[in-house]
Amino acid sequence: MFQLDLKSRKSIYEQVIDHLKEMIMTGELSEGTKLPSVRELSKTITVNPNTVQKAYRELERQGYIYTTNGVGTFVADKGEISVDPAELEKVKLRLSDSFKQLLYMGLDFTEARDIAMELIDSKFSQEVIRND
Amino acid sequence: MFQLDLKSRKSIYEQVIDHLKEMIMTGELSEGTKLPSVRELSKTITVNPNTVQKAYRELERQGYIYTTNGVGTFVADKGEISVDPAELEKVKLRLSDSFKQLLYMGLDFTEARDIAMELIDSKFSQEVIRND
DNA sequence: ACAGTGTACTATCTCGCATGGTACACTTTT
DNA sequence: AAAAGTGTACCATGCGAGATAGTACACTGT
Repeated sequence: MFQLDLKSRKSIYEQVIDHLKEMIMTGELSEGTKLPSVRELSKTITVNPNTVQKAYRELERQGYIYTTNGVGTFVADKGEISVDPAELEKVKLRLSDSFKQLLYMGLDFTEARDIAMELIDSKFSQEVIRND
Repeated sequence: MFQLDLKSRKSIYEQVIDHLKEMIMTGELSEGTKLPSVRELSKTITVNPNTVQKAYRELERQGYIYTTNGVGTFVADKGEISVDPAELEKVKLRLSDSFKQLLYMGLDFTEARDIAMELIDSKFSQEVIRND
């Protein structure tokens, strides 16, 4: 399904969240699709079921997936996704912080800005294959 | 000197590094300035001396400061700062990742791009008061 | 000599994360 | 009715990074 990076600073359950979120938003997992069960996914990526469950719980909280007891977990309607304002602020802070680090590394403003712009534009239509 | 955020995910020594790096690059701490001693800084921000030392060691490794045994630690010449290519890649990855998270939050590409651009440009001449 | 400095090392504590294991309620399939 | 598969909820344990506490040593300036 996807690959984990055990050497990453990100915890496993966060990586699972990010991967699934990406697959959902790019349409690789479309609305209504049944996700692998907690136990199944835990086997295929060889982590503990609890870790997968933690990821699923958070994804459900954010509206990316929904759960029917005894049946399974499914990809939600994208309209259900709640843009948590607090979460948005955090991401903005992280982005701002990364850019500052570019500056404080010795790059001057235009260099840093060009690098950032290129990174951003390279994401265009590469990732955003949204089927609204 | 500066304020720590104990609730941050960033470890303390990383926060110290970031703060000092910022103060150096903005010129708030100018070349040759003597930094507080390990013990002194550890007192003013109420952390362990070891933690401060860890930060200083890393800053020295990256060329932001230099040390004279028995004397103290000083802000280095900005020309000494080495742009570690591996480090640069990491920062680029983080920046790219943050932007992706904006996209996967439900924002469409132009929205996300505008937000990012604004964040970046707001850093202009606000942070970059470099005296080269 | 003395105070201040960087440096090194070890031991201990804490916390988040991941794991291992068990249990229960529910739904679908047989 | 039974079995298999599902989500969910615990709890105990282990692990590792980070932070702390404490000690010690070598160096420099006064």
